[in-house]
Amino acid sequence: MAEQHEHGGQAPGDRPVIPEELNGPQADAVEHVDGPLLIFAGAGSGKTRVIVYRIANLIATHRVPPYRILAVTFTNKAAGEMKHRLERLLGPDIVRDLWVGTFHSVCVRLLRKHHEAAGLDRGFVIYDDGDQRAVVARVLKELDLDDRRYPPRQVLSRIHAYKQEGRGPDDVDSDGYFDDAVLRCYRGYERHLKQASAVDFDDLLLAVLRLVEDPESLAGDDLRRRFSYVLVDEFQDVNHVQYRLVRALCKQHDNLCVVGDDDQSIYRWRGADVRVIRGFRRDFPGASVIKLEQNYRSVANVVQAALGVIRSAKDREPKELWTSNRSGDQVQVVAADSEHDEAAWVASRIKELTAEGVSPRDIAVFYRVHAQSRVLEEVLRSERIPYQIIGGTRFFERAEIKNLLSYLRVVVNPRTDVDLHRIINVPSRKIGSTTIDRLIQVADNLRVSLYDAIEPLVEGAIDDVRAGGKPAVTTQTRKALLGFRDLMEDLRKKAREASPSQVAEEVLERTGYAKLLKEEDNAEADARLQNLQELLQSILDYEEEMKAAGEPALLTGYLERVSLTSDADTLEDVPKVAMMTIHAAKGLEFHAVFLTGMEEDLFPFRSMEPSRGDDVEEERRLAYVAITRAREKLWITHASRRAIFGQTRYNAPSRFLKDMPEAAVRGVLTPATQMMARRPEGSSGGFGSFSGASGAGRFGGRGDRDRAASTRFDTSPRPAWRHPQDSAVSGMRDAAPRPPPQSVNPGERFIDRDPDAESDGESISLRRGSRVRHERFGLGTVNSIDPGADPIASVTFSGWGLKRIKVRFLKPLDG
DNA sequence: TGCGCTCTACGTGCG
DNA sequence: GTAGAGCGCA
Repeated sequence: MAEQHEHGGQAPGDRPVIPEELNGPQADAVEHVDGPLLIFAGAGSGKTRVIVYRIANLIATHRVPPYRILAVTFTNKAAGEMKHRLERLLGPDIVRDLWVGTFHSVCVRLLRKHHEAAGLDRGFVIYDDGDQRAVVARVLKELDLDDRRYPPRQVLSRIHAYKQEGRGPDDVDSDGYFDDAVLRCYRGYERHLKQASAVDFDDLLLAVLRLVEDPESLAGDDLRRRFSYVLVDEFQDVNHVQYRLVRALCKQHDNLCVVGDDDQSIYRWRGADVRVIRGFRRDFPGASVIKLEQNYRSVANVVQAALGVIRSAKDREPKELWTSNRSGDQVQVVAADSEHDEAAWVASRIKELTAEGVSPRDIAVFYRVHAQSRVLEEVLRSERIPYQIIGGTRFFERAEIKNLLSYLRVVVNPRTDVDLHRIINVPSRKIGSTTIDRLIQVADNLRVSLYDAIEPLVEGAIDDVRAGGKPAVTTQTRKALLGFRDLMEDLRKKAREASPSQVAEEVLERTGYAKLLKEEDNAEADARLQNLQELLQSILDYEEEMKAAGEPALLTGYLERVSLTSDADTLEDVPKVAMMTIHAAKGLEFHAVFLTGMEEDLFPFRSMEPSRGDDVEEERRLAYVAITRAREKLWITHASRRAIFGQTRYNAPSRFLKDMPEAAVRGVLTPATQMMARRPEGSSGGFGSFSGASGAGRFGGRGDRDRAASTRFDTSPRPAWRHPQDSAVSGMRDAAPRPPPQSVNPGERFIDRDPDAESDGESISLRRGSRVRHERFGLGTVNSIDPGADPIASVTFSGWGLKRIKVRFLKPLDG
């Protein structure tokens, strides 16, 4: 019972029974169906199971029509999982009528019904983060604001913050010059989106909220009556708009059930407000509260370690996670010497695990920031451990994919400026930045979209665009612009009668994009073509799916789906080790977990700007989330030095380690730190050289690369992370963070000339066209070589594209 | 106009 | 380490 939550509950016929193995509070949560209900569900307490049975119970026992039930989840994946489990209990016919989805997908679905009432075009597009930033950049330019003083990212996050409080540009009091500029940007941003017939993710919710809260609106009336039971999962992560939305949707009946855990609130930076769950009882004075505190997931040592971390958190809802599971292995806290050493350690433990018969799919590696993944990935790859990375650069963010999607979006909605801007000169049609700038000026002057500005620009009617009597554009440019417009008009015509996949193929053909890539005939272009093929396939899959559901396959529908799919949804159920940030790990569980980079400044993470003071609290909860993902085995690693973001840092082990109870934890040294611990003070040498003031040099760290195959060894019984400065373990000082001895003059760039490194001799034999192998990227072809003390080659790798790699990391291939 | 080089800044990321 | 922006040159 410890691991699998979903054994019981085979429903006899269409009538699911409440399975006996649900414990007291769980059964209460399932059976309590009238009035507001707040469920505090601790980590691993069988939450999903309770939600599923609760819904099944509503339908089977209380005969609630499925289409009257709304269940909101945090990710599509969670929604999918819930539907899947419900299908097993209730069958697909009933589940099809349920409303299960994320806030955004539910809102899009509702807006599709009521787009007119919401004042939206039928073909509205959804702008993602990149699109939004592009809009802000354009607005900054338009307002003649310096984008260094007003970084688009910051401006955008302010705009988001306003939106998540439900405030428009006119509801904000300006508080100083910066605010003033931000406000002007906000106005411009809203205007551009409206003009482009685009919405951002916040707008999806706000649009529905406005309808629901409008007592006059007929659409709002429909929405208010639509659902008789509303259930919200991960309630600790809702923001104010989401909360208002939920309250408005169930105002007429109060059958609102929310499930969450304030200890797992980790998205404050994104607008989530843990006070919402903490204040639920105040907002719903009649609410019942049920606490699920028994953890079924993890061995007791893991639960104890997690409790140690969360116990000292401030302002917690009082509750105590407990487990009757066996104590299991202790949590191992591993002191590594560097990030390479750490990665090697992780890889060798994974090898042991798989040798013991643990499936790679049941192993996960977590990190605080994506930047940590590179080294881990390199080692796993060289050790031939299969892995999948969740997040990072996603498929839909690759340039060629975005380009094709932008074409499709312009086909659906020519006013979407961000997309038009992206593709107007891809592939090159001699429409350069000068022309585009003019087009933007015309568009801004006339307050129309870029697409609608093409006509006036080529007509030269806009005299104030240019000085003097010269035509606004040359004949050539005029031809290019009109050619582009005609192309788009043809594609739009095609879209009226053809399927989405046919339109996509037509785009690739008519634009010459496919031909261009084929002619390039190198590995990079090849990879791009393959990606485009993959996108076409996903469109075909969509068409297939719609056909099966008996619905028309529309281009807008496909584009909408793409917009609403995210990283967290891409975890495949395949035998591969999963690598992800801790944020992406929320809601998941694994047999064995490696939590890496457990160092001060990295975890808890310290940002450049010394702004928000409460952040450590959220980091603490993040640590709690990470630890509670592990069922059986948990390794927590920290490195005494780490090269990240282009500099080397010396960080102390994380403060969170000290909060874990000693009995649940065991300190371990990697072979490298062990060696250093034995070495007498002063002769460590392993720290190599220091690059001085530039901080950009490499360390001699000769051992790092050779150490990849770290061997099994015995461990110190003493906790390696405790007070390293005065530890009784001899030589632990060396593992402690401190500046290394300097061996070159400050400011002088140190170049690693390790005699053992693959020799320069080979670089001479490399030339343009040489085939080479790289540990991480595999086979590639050399495009060019920059000579120098440490020559660098530009190499095209199949599937990875063009990379600049130091020649000594390349192995030449014969032939 | 477009390419290639240099400089910079770098969190986490639902949908 | 590296992607993306800015800038100078062909």
